[in-house]
Amino acid sequence: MDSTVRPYSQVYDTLRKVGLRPTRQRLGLARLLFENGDRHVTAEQLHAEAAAANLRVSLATIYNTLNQFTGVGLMREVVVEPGRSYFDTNTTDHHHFFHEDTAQLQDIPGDAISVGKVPEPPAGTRVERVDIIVRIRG
Amino acid sequence: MDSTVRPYSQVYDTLRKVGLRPTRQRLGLARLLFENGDRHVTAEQLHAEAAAANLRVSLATIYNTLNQFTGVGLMREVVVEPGRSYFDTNTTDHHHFFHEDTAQLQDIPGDAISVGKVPEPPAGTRVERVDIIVRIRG
DNA sequence: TCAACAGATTAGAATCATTTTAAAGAAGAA
DNA sequence: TTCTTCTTTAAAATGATTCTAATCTGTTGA
Repeated sequence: MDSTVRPYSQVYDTLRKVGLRPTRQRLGLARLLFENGDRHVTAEQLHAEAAAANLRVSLATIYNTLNQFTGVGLMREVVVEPGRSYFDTNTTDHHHFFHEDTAQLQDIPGDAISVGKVPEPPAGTRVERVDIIVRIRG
Repeated sequence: MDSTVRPYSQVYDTLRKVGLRPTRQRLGLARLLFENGDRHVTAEQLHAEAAAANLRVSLATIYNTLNQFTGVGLMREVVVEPGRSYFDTNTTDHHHFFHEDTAQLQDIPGDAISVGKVPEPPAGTRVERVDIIVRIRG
């Protein structure tokens, strides 16, 4: 459990658990994503960050990896802007502030906001998820 | 006030009011959008619809027009899917169901849903708007 | 240990929605 | 009518994302 001695063991186990081969790229990206608290990243941002961390990963792999992590439930996709996708490492039930000026996402703690009345979904449908975006400006 | 005699007068006045020249294209699109109840359209959809109605408009103009209408407050943009924008003719305070299967948007009447606790925005920011998307499946 | 296979990565091309460009066309004022 | 300004348009450009086909790497079983 000593991360200075076995720095990759946690993300390694995580990847095994979800059935993704722990490759160099996935391990590196997983560390960037999951060992720095809750994060909201775009593909481009993560790509730049990987480069800065000396991790050589193609943009295609960044996209593959973000989609795979999202597919297995390690991340969530948040849609707030046309033409750009954000990925969130916090998969617990929560909502978001979106800073319109800086295009930054920020978690709203799960209990700081709630839906008053949940409306009845149309006949024959079920609610999959409720997303609340509070758009703010500086 | 007789729309069979002066079919364009309403949208004509609307365009004048917001300071947009009532051109053939804008008049035609405004009629499609505002004379058929509350609507949610993508640029492509509106383009197809215009063609079906024998209104010759380029896709660039569709985009220009939707953005202008949104800019002057005649419509609202709704972001629910990465890579596609929806425009809503209903500008009153309300939220949306999004059918994940069919990619259709549907209004939730303003009083059928509400935010319980509105969270305090981060220091130095103000709330611009709150968007709730209830994602549903068939 | 290592061969062999399935799965992963990659550069580059392709795609899709949207915006820009620059040229030609139409609306409004005088 | 004429001039000016705003619009429209086809076509090119852009930007994010996905696909393709070739190469590479983990994993497994002998």
